[in-house]
Amino acid sequence: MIRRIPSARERGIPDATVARLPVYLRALNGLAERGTATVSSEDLALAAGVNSAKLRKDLSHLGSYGTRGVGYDVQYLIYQISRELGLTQDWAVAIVGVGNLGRALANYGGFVSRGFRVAGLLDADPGVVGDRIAGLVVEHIDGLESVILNRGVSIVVIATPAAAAQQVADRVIAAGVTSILNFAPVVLTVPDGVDVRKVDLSIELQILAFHEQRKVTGGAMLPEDWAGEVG
Amino acid sequence: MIRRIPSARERGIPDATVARLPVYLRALNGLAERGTATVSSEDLALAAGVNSAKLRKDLSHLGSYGTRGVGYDVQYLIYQISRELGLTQDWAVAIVGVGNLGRALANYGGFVSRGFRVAGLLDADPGVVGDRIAGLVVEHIDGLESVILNRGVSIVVIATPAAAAQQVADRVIAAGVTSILNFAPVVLTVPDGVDVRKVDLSIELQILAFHEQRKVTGGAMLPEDWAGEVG
DNA sequence: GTCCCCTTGTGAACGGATGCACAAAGTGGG
DNA sequence: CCCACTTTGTGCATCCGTTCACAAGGGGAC
Repeated sequence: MIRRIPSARERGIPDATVARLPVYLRALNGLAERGTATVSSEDLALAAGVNSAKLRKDLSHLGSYGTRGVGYDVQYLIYQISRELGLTQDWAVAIVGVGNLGRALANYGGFVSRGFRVAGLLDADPGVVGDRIAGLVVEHIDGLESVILNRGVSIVVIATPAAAAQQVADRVIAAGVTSILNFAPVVLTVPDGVDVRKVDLSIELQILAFHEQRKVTGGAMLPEDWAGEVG
Repeated sequence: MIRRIPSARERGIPDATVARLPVYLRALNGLAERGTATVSSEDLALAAGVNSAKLRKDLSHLGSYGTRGVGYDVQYLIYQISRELGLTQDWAVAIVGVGNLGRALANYGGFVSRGFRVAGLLDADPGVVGDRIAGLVVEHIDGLESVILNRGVSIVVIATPAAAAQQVADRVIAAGVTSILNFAPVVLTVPDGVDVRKVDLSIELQILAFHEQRKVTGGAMLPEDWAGEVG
């Protein structure tokens, strides 16, 4: 009886690794542009800003794509990571909420260049509907479901005000979408099987402020803090 | 000899906890707006989208601010978390790069409402310099150092194209800035003691695409993937 | 073919984060 | 005052991710 050894792919790739693959991909693209043919884990790790052992372990989850004594073939590795991330196919994305942020996202070149195609811009404000942004005409939110179904949208970006985000999420999920990128400052409640990633601009600043404050006080406590320590 | 017991604050708060504090803060503000006076860890955890035990452990790092049998006083907890994060003071922020994203950030209300004041907008493009955005006039990048020094800027947001980001980082670090929020799709190289947080819009989409792809294939391998497995 | 050098891939130790389960502690009713 | 009830704060076991260190494997010189 032949028993296949479970491959890394079947056992699943750790989330932490998946989160770093796009970083490696970017570093590899930079190397490719400069004409580099092969790269060692040490050099690639440096370019990606990580530890080389971590890089090797991450890549080992995809398969054994390196050559001992030599390194990794840049083009081949780009292809393998792209395939693993699903970037070899075309993803149709709809952006809901065309305020300042929505506009910025629609114009962001980094999407298109990685297989993400903006297939629709939607907003509830009649003053915005009809505007032409990045080659697309903004449509009314009423058409959300039909845009998703007719254009094969599988990922929705929510860039609405906080108050509208949950309602939009409910609608797109009902229409079959299971991947949401949420920029609205609110915790979305979604059923199992739906992936939500959240980008919160002010949270990042708050985390920076915490560390900055620590630096200013030299990592120790401020005298005023002592008051509350005992009681 | 009096030996003080090291407080949680001195031993340092885990990074994972710090990253969640802003989320709790947002949930608490929501509760406060609806007039809630006290909240249990269970309810707050639900609103923040985390496990209640995790929430309690996180808060225990700040001190013992709850009342057993009752819960947490919403206003008091808001104050304590704000103080811990350093939000009770005013942070001057400069935004470098006033493209689509820079404009969106300048107009983003979530900054101002949390003690972050945009103290300067800078860009290298003469066509943009002089524009009025969110009540501020865009200044030329040449004045970067003087803006930082004269206006007490301690956090810099980089929203420039990738090619310019490292140079901007070098300059602001030389001017004494030690906290950077980087939106440019590039890994910044900075000396020890400088904090960089990175927000990468396309990386988030790529992570979603990975999971979306997995769903479509039912978590198993595609037949075409088998080809590469053996060789 | 053989030897040496280089780099990958991974076993193993370590450290930090998570979640359970419960003792400690405070509230309110009688 | 005492008891029953509620909820916090935390010890502990477990899991996941990181890092070290090295064996395994491939390339090139001679």
